[in-house]
Amino acid sequence: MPPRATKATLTEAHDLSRRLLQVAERARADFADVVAELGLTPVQARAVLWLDQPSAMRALAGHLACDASNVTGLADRLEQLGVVERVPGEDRRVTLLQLTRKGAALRAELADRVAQRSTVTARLTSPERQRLAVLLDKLLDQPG
Amino acid sequence: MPPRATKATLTEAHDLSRRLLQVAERARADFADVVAELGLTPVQARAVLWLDQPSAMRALAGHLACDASNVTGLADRLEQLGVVERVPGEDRRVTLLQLTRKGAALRAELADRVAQRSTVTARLTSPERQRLAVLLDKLLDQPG
DNA sequence: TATTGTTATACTCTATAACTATA
DNA sequence: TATAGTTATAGAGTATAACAATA
Repeated sequence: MPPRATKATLTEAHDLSRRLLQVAERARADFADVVAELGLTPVQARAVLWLDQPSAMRALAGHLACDASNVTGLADRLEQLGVVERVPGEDRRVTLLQLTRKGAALRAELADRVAQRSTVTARLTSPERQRLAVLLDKLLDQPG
Repeated sequence: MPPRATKATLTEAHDLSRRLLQVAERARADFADVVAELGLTPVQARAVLWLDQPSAMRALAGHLACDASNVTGLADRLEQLGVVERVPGEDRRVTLLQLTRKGAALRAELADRVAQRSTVTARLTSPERQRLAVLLDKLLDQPG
């Protein structure tokens, strides 16, 4: 089906938002593809990338912007994969997640691939990336 | 918790992708907020905006990038709300969704609010939007 | 009392498969 | 036989609430 003329005349702002979401969707899909090659889901990959240092499970939940209850299963799975281990914190209520040696190697490989194969790296020159960064920062500034 | 220095040193590309996803998330949230004021979910709003002209349910599914089975419930709900009606197509297998008068008014109001209150409109000047559009188009070009 | 991690549960979103009525 | 819409169902993903251990 060809695009409908009348629907192509949505406002410039609406159209720009749409393209922004499309780009984000592509970036998300690219990320998912890259991390899937290493046997991880996107959330698992985000956790591994975050675990540069040992982190309380609750802090990881904050980083992932999800409820803490979800981290239990995530940690279970990453432990099964041999990528993280649970270690007790000083506060004995707290459990820290810590990368195993295997996990640290995986994290390095992950960071490398994500950086090299992300959409923005592959399709924009360095000055273009800088221009994009300026615009994105403006969009991310606190409202008001 | 302050940001960890070691985690701030992720590569430029990774960081830029992260900001891109953040901006998209804000755009998505803004869209959800605006359409919620009119009593619609994001998917319902996308459907209403698409229904400039009557559309087969299957075509709507294509536009929404979801399975056709999901459109049944969506159409049910929009019919309950009195914004669309099912009308038979020439091909009697096909059901067209058509905005009611109320639906058309809602669509106009929706398009207006989305255009005026989207993140990119509110936070970027016109030349900035143009620059952003150029960069986004580059990111959206066919690979290869 | 308040907090961490856990568990059980429920809700939303989406996809698959089987069904009907048309073609 | 192929397609449009419907229905039932199942799988992610995520949230809430109650609980035990600890502060």
